[in-house]
Amino acid sequence: MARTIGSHGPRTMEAIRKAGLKLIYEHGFEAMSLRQLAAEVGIQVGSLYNHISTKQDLLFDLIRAHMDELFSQFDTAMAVVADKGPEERLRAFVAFHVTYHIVRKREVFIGASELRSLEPNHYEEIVTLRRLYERHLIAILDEGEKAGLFHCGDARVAAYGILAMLTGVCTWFRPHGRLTKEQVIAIYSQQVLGGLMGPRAP
Amino acid sequence: MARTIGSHGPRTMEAIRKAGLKLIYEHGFEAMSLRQLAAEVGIQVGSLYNHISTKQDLLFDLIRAHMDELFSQFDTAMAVVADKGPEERLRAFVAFHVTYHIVRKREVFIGASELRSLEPNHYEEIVTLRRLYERHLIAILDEGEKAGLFHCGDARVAAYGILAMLTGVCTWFRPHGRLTKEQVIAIYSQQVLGGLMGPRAP
Amino acid sequence: MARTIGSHGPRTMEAIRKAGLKLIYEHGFEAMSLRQLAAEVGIQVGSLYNHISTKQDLLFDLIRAHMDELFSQFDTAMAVVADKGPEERLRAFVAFHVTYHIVRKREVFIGASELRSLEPNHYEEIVTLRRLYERHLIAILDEGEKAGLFHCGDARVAAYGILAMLTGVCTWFRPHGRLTKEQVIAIYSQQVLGGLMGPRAP
Amino acid sequence: MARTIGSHGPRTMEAIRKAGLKLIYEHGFEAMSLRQLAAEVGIQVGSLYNHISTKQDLLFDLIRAHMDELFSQFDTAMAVVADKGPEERLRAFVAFHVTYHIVRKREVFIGASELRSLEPNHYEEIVTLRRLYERHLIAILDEGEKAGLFHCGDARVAAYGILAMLTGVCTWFRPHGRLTKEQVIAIYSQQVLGGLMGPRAP
DNA sequence: TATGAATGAGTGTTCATTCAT
DNA sequence: TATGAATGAACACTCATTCAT
Repeated sequence: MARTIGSHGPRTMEAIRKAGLKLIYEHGFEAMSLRQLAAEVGIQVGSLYNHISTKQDLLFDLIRAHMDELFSQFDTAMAVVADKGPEERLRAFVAFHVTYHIVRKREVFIGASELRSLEPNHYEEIVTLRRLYERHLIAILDEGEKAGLFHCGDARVAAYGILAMLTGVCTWFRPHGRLTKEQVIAIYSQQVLGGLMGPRAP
Repeated sequence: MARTIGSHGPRTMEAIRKAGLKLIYEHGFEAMSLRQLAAEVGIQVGSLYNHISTKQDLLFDLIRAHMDELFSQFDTAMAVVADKGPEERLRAFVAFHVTYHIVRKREVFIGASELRSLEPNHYEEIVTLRRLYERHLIAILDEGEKAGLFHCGDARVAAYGILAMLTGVCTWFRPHGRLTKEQVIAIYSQQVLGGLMGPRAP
Repeated sequence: MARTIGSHGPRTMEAIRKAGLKLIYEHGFEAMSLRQLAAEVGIQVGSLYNHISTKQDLLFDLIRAHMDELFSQFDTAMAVVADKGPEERLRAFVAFHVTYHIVRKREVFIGASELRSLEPNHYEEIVTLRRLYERHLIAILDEGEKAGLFHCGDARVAAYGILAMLTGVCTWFRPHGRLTKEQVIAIYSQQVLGGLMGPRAP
Repeated sequence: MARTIGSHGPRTMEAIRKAGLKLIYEHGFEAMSLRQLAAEVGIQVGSLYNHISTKQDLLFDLIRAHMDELFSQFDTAMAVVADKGPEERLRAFVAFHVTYHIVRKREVFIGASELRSLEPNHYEEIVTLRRLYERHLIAILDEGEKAGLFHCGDARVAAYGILAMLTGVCTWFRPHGRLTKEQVIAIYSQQVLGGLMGPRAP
């Protein structure tokens, strides 16, 4: 009949996004049902459709918003080192990427693992944005290479490796765990920088 | 409809496993239906149950077989360098891991991305095996660290990073692409070894 | 979204009736949704209920209004020939019925095809009115028969046949098509009158 | 679980068609739910899909089968008078059409009233067949006109009128009612033939 | 009077699974 | 061992309707 008091408007949409994030992270997009989602939000299934157009669109909306946030925070973080050299900018990149992937671990995980559930148009849009992000790292590596500072072998492959290494933290890092975020950043900075700047293998 | 000639007995089971691998890799376990699978094999849905007990068991079977194969090939590859030092054994590990992840990219991808679709018992069993595999790398790192050869910061975190970096190849490597497998191994060996053996950051 | 200018008050009700007529004619009553209707009118679904009580009542309202209009125009048209003989009155009936079914083709079509979607009470009321209308034709036939002018075989069955023939125009007549309304009336007048007044079959 | 004993194979499909015919006739295609249909047949909803591909296809299948049957019986009935003149062939047409529309009243009613629920492709196919049927009558009228026997005004419009008149019987004829089928045929034959052959109106 | 968010029952359709043949 | 027909629960989504604002 009438609406449940206190559950209205933009607050409902926010609750749907939050619950969607949680359930997709826990069960995967395909395995999450809109019944689960509605129950988590505390409304009826049909009511979801006052806020989303399809299940697919909810997924795209969440991933797209995550990409926007990623770029927004990335720009802020990199602005500080914009006029520094490649080494310092790479350090900043590592610190930013690890931090973001620890703080937004669910968004990040979904943004990678549920890509295949996006329909072609949405898929293309997100993949394009991901490539754009990768290119920022590749650009730093290229610059370092040109300056004789880094030895990448191949900037793109090196970038893929670095991104995979750093992104991995979202699968195992636990806040209040054995290591602090700063320690992880230090370890991976050393590993990445050392790998690029160290002596060449024989 | 008559049965496809030659698709009976153990050959049918093999066809099911092959088709399952393909479809799960392409659509994900949740998104793959047994109707699709039966169609791919060329039999009726009901007939699948002469060969598998449940959809879940098929998934476990595929992942479990992949783990067995991983360990089997791993043992063979590492036996050659069993009496060598940490550096050489790490090189061997990198070469093996990259190679395996290029050759068995579908098994490897499923073995990681569909873990969450496993029932608790099956999940535990596979995760245990994965930890066992990780521990081989950690042991090499530890040994190198003790020998004053590597500077890991933290062997486990370093291992996670290395594994993520190397495992990543299964998502982007294309045979006959821009780089050969050997080039990729060279690049990542340099990156991994350099990251561990290079000069400490200030 | 702001309301469409000029679509408030009684004008809104009129817009709803007009849009309802159009959509029911095009898709059928069951297939038309109130969401479609609201969109066509340019308001939100909930707002419909300031003007109609239920979807069912809207249908009844439209059909009932159509019957009222039919009778009103019928009375006017037949008043002119009230004191003429059966032949002239039958000619007037044919002309009126065809004209009305061309001009009000949507109302007429709905009034016949959506009867079954009416609730029992509403259904009875409309069917009663339809019988009343039929009886006017039957009365003319009866009178002609008694006067030795018509040979119907059975007045009621003849009336059903004539009504079906004439009503049919609403499904195929196109204004500005190959034939004018007057030509159609001439053809069917000839066919109806000839069929009743012609020589008996052997 | 297991199948209900005695309800299998082609018998189920036949039961679905029969129940579908009944329910669509009674409630209309849009208003009939597959749950109703399954209940009428005595199986579960999902089981319907072992026999039909979609609800839409069931409708098309029923209408298409009806058209086939119509043409099949039409050919048989008209073969007898193939070498007769237009008058006798028109009499045969009236007798056949009325008979068929009394005996197959449900199929005929659905075949006309649910056309609009067909998707475009299916709709075109059926409408083409209906036009083909109409053309047989038009051909008879044309021939009679050329022979100076009939005075149609316009053969196509006359045909539409005749078809509407005759088709109407499926909405009101009751077996064992006031009139026999033969009486109805006699009345409408007189009305149709008289309308075409009678003296011209002034 | 219009809106937007809610309800709960309903839609057609798909699913993994079972089992007599 | 393969088939085809069955089950019953589940799916995403739509519906007419209500009502506080």
